[in-house]
Amino acid sequence: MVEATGGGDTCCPGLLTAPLDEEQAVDLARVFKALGDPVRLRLLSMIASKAGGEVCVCDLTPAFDLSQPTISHHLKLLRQAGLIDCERRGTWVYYRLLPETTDRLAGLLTRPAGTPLPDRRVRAGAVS
Amino acid sequence: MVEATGGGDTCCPGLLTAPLDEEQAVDLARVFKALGDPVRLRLLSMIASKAGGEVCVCDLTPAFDLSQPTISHHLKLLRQAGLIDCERRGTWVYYRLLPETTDRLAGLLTRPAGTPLPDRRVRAGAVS
DNA sequence: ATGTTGCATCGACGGACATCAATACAACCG
DNA sequence: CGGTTGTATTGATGTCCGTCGATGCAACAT
Repeated sequence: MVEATGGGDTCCPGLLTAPLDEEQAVDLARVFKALGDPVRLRLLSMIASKAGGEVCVCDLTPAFDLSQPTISHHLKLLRQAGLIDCERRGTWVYYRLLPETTDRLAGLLTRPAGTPLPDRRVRAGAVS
Repeated sequence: MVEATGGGDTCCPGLLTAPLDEEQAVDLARVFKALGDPVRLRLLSMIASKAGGEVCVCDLTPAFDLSQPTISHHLKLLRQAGLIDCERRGTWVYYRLLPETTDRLAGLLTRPAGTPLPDRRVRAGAVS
């Protein structure tokens, strides 16, 4: 499940151009929350940067000082967020990136070309 | 503290092209964690999408069913993540987006142009 | 069948986090 | 000066989350 709001799409408007309504915010927060952990970020980058597009769990687990159940738990969260998918092949399970989701995030964080850098006027009141 | 990118830079390599080392992961996770809450996402989008580039706290608070200290707390987390900045002008405090940070995130999530969509072939067991 | 290996789920525990009421601080106004 | 309004901080509380050991399930091997 998770699958962006059935029909809400939220394709382009962008996080930075119009206020999010609460439903969109809840949905998006789930994905960002999945990225809000160092272990999951490293897992994602290991999966995404792998040449063949796939990584076996048995190659991921030994890269961390964590128990196997913990890694499995993090992979589950990344999968539930729609960031990765997995496929069992014989004894082994292979994970791969779902680029549509990272593409969507990148789009949401990219401001439309025209947006001017906010006048950057005084930096005076820098709160210590 | 926190102070986005103390000295770690992590400028370009991209989350999806090479495995993150742990220090980079910890640093990045702090930012994504700040985005991993619906209230903070809505606050950020309200601030970022505001015409003048600035929003007064007094315009943000009434948009939520939350206490004023709670909103203030969320704004503090967004600021510590380097996503927004604030400036006091008279009685009021104005928040504005720090676009460098969202730009950095968008860049990290954007795959280098050449990256082929992982052959998407069959969704079944199809394997060599 | 029995054993073995790879991965997922379960139950528990400690620390982190979102929230609030109360309070403190800052700037204005009489 | 004291009073009022806007915002931040403090302290407490309930819930969520990361982690583990133990266990379960799937796919091979013998």
